[in-house]
Amino acid sequence: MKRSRGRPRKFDTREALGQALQVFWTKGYAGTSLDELAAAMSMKRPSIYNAFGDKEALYRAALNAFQQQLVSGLGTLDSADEPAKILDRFFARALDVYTGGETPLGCFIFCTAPAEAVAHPDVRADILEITGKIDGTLKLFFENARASGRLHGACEPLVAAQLTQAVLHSLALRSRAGQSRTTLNRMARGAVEMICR
Amino acid sequence: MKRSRGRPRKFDTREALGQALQVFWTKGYAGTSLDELAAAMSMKRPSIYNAFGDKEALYRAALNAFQQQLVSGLGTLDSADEPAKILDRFFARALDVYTGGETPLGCFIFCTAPAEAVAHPDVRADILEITGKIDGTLKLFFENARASGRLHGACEPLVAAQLTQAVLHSLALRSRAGQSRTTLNRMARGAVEMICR
DNA sequence: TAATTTTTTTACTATTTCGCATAATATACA
DNA sequence: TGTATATTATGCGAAATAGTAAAAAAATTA
Repeated sequence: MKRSRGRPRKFDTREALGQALQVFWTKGYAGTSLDELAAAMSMKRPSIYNAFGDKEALYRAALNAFQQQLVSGLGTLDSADEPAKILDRFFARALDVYTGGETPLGCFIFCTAPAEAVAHPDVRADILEITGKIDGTLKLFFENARASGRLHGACEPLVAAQLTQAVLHSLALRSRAGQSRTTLNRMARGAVEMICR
Repeated sequence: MKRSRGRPRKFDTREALGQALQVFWTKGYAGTSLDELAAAMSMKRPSIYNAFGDKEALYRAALNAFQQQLVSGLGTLDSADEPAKILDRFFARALDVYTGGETPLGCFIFCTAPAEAVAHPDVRADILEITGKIDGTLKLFFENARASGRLHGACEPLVAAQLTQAVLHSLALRSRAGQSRTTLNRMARGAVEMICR
């Protein structure tokens, strides 16, 4: 990649986006001002506009970054392991993200985006797309698990997928509400038990 | 109730609170200004401060009102019916609330409060208390169902309760994201099937 | 070196927002 | 009738906020 023509940027796009994400994650979209973002990103406001567009575009870019990072972080679902083991890992990794910081922030997407979904149709569409994608991925996982005989035939893949994501949603909210990691671990464990039983 | 001394209020407290709730429900806490609230409540801002306190107190009052209204609206869980039937009703009523308006708003609590939970510890505590109360109510329901032989013994009450609330959380988010009522109905149906099987 | 391009930086405008001070109004009570 | 009380209504001022215009800076290219 050749260096472009004009004055070079003094910020790294990915890093700046990550810093913006952190602020949005803590304070929500509407609760965050551009000045706070500028401070966290070490950028002046005009540079933010130039690089990312307006506040909503920046927020949606953060949503997208988080989703990608989460998808890759949740680990592969298509190993030959027991389904219950795979789901245990899945939830454990999610909880790592949700309760990782000094104060647990829950899920950036499911805890901050819904509040904006009505006022910002594009954000609503983003949520819809992400939940659809997760449903699809999980459904495929359950179909494969059933086809390979690791899961009994009565377990309807779509329902199991939706139920699994429901647990994810609940962990997202509960961790932000401050429930302890051990409580959440137990809940995840029990849910996997019920889904795969 | 004796009429108090000074100039009478020209607003009904419950009604005004309901109108504030509607705005918060649509735009979220941080996305709502006191001027918008004042317009919706047909009150001047000083009257709001006088009657409800500051913005956060008003929001928390709305949270409480919604929770009470929801609890009473979700219907009694202690009939002698089949557990599956009772849960079907439970989710159907929740979806009535979540998708009821002209545009589906999802759950006021679970879709707007989490975004504020970090910046406003009292709101976080409110969420924690509400989810705890719902867990407790549902756990009692499953214990009773099991004790009366309407549910098989392998169904752990606490896990079933948490899983049921997880479905509630998911319906809350999904309805606000715009998933169709029939999709949500099917999901609820499948979930009840899996929990009570 | 000069021209071009892109970004940074500074500064500005218009609007929104909050909180408060003050005046006006409507009731109960003595 | 007059006083006390609680609310409504008006308006001000300071701060925050979003977005933009214009100048300055740092690089490439001719």
